[in-house]
Amino acid sequence: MGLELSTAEVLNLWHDVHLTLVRDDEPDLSARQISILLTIYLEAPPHTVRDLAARLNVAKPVITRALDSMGKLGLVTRRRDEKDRRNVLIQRTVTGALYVERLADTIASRASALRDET
Amino acid sequence: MGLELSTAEVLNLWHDVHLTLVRDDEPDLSARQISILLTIYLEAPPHTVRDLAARLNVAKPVITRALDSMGKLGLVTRRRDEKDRRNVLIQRTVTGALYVERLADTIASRASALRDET
DNA sequence: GAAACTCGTTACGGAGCCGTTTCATTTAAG
DNA sequence: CTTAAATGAAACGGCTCCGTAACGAGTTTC
Repeated sequence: MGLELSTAEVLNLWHDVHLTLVRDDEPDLSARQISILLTIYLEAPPHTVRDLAARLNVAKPVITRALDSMGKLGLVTRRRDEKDRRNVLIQRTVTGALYVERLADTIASRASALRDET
Repeated sequence: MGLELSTAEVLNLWHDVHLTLVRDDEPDLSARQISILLTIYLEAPPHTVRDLAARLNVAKPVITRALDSMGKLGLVTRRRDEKDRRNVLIQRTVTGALYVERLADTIASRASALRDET
């Protein structure tokens, strides 16, 4: 179905979306942060620091710090796991959901705009 | 055409590609660097620092430093414009072309893999 | 209950990017 | 010619992120 993209199409898409993200005044998330954020919002809970670190193939402090900075932006929240109080459960927020939705809109919009070019 | 992507599709695509980029050991380029690199490789020359800065809506030193770091990675080169020696022309390299091609492959591969999920 | 283990965080030194200002070089205008 | 403008680079201070090595709190094992 509709996901057969040519080389030129995917590169233009990647270019246009990044251009849009750079131009606006939102804080640019790093590739790591994007990966973490979308993992949290796209995959089924629960999400723990350990799981995310293993999934992204990075050290645990990377996750901790990414949660710190994204938490400061209101994109995610942390909560202790009452079942096993060593664990921290990462949770979604309204702000984060809006951010993800806006990102999806940007990508989809740039994708459909590609039709008018080329 | 063929670029009508649903919200879920674009988010999964974005997620999967970033996950792939984070997992490998390549140095992650920032959003600004990606924008600059793809502008150079997708749009017709000549490219100058001034033009790129205006196009991305950032200050000129941002471009200079991005060219420094990407030049260190062998992704781009600089050359003086002999017609107007104030200008610097940014040029493509073989390494850079391979990098862009590999990025396109990653994106296209993740896009087609989406068909087997959902 | 003591020791070993697990989980997430903090601490530390190092590296990279950012925004602004300043500068050297080159070209254009008077 | 002299002056003004334009271009890209360098300098400076600040902020963020990184990787490794500790650390405290909680849990399991014996």
